[in-house]
Amino acid sequence: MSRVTISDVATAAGVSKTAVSFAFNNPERLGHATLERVLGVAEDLGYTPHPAARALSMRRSGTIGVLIPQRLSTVFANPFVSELIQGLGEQCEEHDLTLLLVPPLDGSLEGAIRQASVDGFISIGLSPNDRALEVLDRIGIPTVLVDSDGSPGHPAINIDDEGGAHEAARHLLQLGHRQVAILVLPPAREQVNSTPTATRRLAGYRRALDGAGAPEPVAVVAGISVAAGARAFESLPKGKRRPTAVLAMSDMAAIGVMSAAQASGLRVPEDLSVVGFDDVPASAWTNPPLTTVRQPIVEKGRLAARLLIQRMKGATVESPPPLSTSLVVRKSTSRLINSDLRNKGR
Amino acid sequence: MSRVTISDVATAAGVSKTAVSFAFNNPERLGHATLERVLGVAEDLGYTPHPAARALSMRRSGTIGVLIPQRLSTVFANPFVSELIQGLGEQCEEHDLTLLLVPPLDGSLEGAIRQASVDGFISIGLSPNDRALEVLDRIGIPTVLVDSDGSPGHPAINIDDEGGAHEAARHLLQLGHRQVAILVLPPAREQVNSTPTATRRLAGYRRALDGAGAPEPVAVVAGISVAAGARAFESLPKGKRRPTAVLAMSDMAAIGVMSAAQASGLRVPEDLSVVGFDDVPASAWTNPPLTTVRQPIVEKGRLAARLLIQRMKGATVESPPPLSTSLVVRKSTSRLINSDLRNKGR
DNA sequence: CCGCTTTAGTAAAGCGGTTTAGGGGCGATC
DNA sequence: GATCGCCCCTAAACCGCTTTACTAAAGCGG
Repeated sequence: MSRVTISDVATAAGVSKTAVSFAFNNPERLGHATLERVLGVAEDLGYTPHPAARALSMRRSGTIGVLIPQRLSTVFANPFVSELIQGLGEQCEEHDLTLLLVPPLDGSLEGAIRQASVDGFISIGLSPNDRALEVLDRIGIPTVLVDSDGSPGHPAINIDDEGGAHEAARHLLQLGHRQVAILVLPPAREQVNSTPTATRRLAGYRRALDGAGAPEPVAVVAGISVAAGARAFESLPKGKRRPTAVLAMSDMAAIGVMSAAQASGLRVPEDLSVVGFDDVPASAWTNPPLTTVRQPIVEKGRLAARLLIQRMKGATVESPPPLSTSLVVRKSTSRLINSDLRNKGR
Repeated sequence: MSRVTISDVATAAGVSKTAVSFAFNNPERLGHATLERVLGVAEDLGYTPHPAARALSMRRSGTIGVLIPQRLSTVFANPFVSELIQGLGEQCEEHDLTLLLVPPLDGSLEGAIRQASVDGFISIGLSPNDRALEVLDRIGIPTVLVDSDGSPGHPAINIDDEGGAHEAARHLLQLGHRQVAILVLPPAREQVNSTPTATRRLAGYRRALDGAGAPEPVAVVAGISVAAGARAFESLPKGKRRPTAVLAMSDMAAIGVMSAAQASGLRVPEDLSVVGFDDVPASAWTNPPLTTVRQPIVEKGRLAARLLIQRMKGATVESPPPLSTSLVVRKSTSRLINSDLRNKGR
């Protein structure tokens, strides 16, 4: 009762394996009568070509891999990936491709890469000196990087992280904030120090804050989860050096900060302004709705997939210019109410 | 400059292909000296076994497929899947498996199933008479159903939809609501009328509402997206028959209803109570925080994967009892303030 | 009726691995 | 000194499909 193979169909229909193969992949090479017969027999027997055999023979598997830098449970806690997959998926469906999620197996992303039977890879947030990249071009699978630094061999899709971050920080400055805390993105993988994305955003924040009469901002590393954001809030300085605003690099972390702040009795934005990064859909429904830097995530996925598919067809493609970001001002930021001044006024 | 194959390594190391294969899969069958040498040469040449060839030969691909009933862009708009994947992923990583997302290709889920080189399938929300199921057991790939009706051949993971729904409806009744609208889940796939899940939840709502002195509830089909929820709100009866509460079958739809209601000047929960279903993380941060029926989504994924892996090992497994749900009362529901009574009081 | 092009179908060689059955060498056993 | 067993290693079959020749028959103009 094992699987029906092409030979079974061939003998049942009284033709060669070749004929059966042609019936499916090259129907015009068969006479009308035999074509019908073969297809009929195949249907009756419930024949389905074995995907692995097909992939081996055709040198193409019809799937593209998504390199997930961390455990699925941590990465999928951030709606960012969901959005990205929506973009990737749209293109995949259009080109009859399926999507393979490739997280580190047994702690090793390299190992997982080798195992994966794919025609191309999309990597998320890989740092440019990650060893996984070596493996990738050693086995010569076309790859498109998302949120990394591009290299000659690998086109990269990026957004204007620096600009977006700069705009966010300036927004806070304009509202009068000077005591600002930065929630830094954690490294995508254990080995590296920090993602290119985090580096660029930090640079953007700094460029705005430096020389704006603001004291050196406190920087706290926070994961991209709500819980991590909440923990980060707890570790913020209290008392005199308490920040009046926080820049979060991820909406999830920002939401965590808001929750924790509110739980501790602070009001957002009156006592603490919070700005996120990404503009995931949930940011619009939070309480208060989150001020954040919008990036076109779905579009990013779409673009990445499109480029990868081109590469898979043999084209050489360049990294496109960074996608632009925009500040979405909602209700989680407000003008600083200087409590010191108010106190003096009494 | 094509790929390095096992033969390349074999000749370079002066051994047979078998020896190279053993070096990787059966190292104890080789002498220490040759083992080292082969491994060394392989490393130098950058050899990586071809996954498809391996899969063909070993009859196992090391990946499990997730059958997505609709386009990725619509399915991944609901955090439910993200949560589910977290659960699936945890088990996959533990067993060195990768996860293949299989949406309908060219409109056909059956076709996509055939293409997929996987060792097992997890299906989401398939109705028991879906043609995809036939294909599945014709090619004899072990499958575990999530949110479907189980059948002898296919174990199914479910929650107590009926009970959860009943509890939600009773909650509204206890708060005094009688004019209740139900947002019905749309069918998972075009062909079928409605998912088993939707049917069971509806039954739960009905059992509570029937004979509770409530008029026949209005039922509106709403997608699982926020936008669909908003649209559903618009199509609710106005005026005298305006519902004072809505039961949503999905948190996303519930959030859509809240937004739309608030946008139209209604207050939640004072003017309209809303209850969701699922308790996705975002429900806790909405404004107001959403009252909803909690189901253990991550656990569901974990369990499904665990069962599937057992099946893949040859064990026959039964459908486990439905996972239990619980009502999480937050701030989107409140006691009915009967405006008619209030008017009379004047 | 003959040579030439199409047409319809096939045999066999891959694709790149794994695995079974077995062979050569060599020290230990009797 | 023949025999046995053990340790290493290999030849060859196989996994299930695609594809490149190639052949036999049919069609066709002259």
